Amino acid sequence: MTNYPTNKQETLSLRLWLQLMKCTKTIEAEVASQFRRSHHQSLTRFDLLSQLYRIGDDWVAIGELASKLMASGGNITGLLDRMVADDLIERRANPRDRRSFQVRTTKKGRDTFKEMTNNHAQWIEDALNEFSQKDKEQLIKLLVRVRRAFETNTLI
Amino acid sequence: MTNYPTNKQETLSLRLWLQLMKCTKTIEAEVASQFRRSHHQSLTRFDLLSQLYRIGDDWVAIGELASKLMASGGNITGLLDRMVADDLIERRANPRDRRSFQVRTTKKGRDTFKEMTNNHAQWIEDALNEFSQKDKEQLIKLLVRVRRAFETNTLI
DNA sequence: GGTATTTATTTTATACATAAACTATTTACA
DNA sequence: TGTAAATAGTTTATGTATAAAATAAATACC
Repeated sequence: MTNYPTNKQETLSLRLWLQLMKCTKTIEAEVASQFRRSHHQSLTRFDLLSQLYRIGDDWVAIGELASKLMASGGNITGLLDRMVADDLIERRANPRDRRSFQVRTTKKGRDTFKEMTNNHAQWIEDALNEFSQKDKEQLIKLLVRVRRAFETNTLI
Repeated sequence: MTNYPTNKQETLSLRLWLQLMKCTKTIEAEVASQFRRSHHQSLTRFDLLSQLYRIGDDWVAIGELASKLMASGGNITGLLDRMVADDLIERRANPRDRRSFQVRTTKKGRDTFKEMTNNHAQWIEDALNEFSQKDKEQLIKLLVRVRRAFETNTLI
């Protein structure tokens, strides 16, 4: 979280970025701690399982997974090692390319993900139930625009 | 980033949370990489220096700093160790309480922070210049509300 | 004054993250 | 065909993060 000094020169853009970070960090800390307490799993692992769920029951190349998670190579290797050790994921050599490896969820991984998902959805729903549909839609729209602004900006 | 499966059952609240994470993660990755490239410093260190700047030139207790940064004790100890080694921060025993230690920025720390701040402000400004004042204000308002919703929610 | 509790911080063990160097393949193409 | 370049993933070194145990000092209270 970037706690930029709050003084008169602080622009609206900076305050926006500050609030964005504070907001995400608050929710993230809460969700991560719930996952730790209730499932002994991290938010990162949940994200990885989400991606695999999204892809389906197929084997997925490690590189593809890394790019979807915006994770570095070194990161994904270690993460998968630990998840394989915990029997959430299985890994095999790609039969068509000997440089490449593939992963998919195990039964235990799918079951864990299902439980995590249910709790997660409920937590978020409960916390945000005070917001009208209109507010949520507007916020989503603005957030997508902000992200696009940064994505295009960085290509320059 | 939580890439929650996008299917019909995905609620608006979940999509909101997903977009929030994606948006923050995108900007954070960009800003962090700019800091690394331009100053060989991390976003975390910038946040810590921001807090010290906000407090002023006084000595600050380590515990106070940790709570402002939402950082754990173990985290803050290591972070400060490395920053002391890089001469950004100085540390001393609290003269009034022998359990306690205090830190403040060095001249090099203040100079580094000043440079980082200028670049940072410019990056954010450039990326968000397409947004109207009204849009930014609205987004800030909504983000503060979301954060409050989670903060009060977690106290239950 | 002595003991229990609280407080402030560090240590330890582990997880998650990056960049850069490295290994082993595959692919491109002269 | 042979060699250069590209690609896939791991290893290494380091930084950032947590929880839980440990240390040490201050405070509370009988």
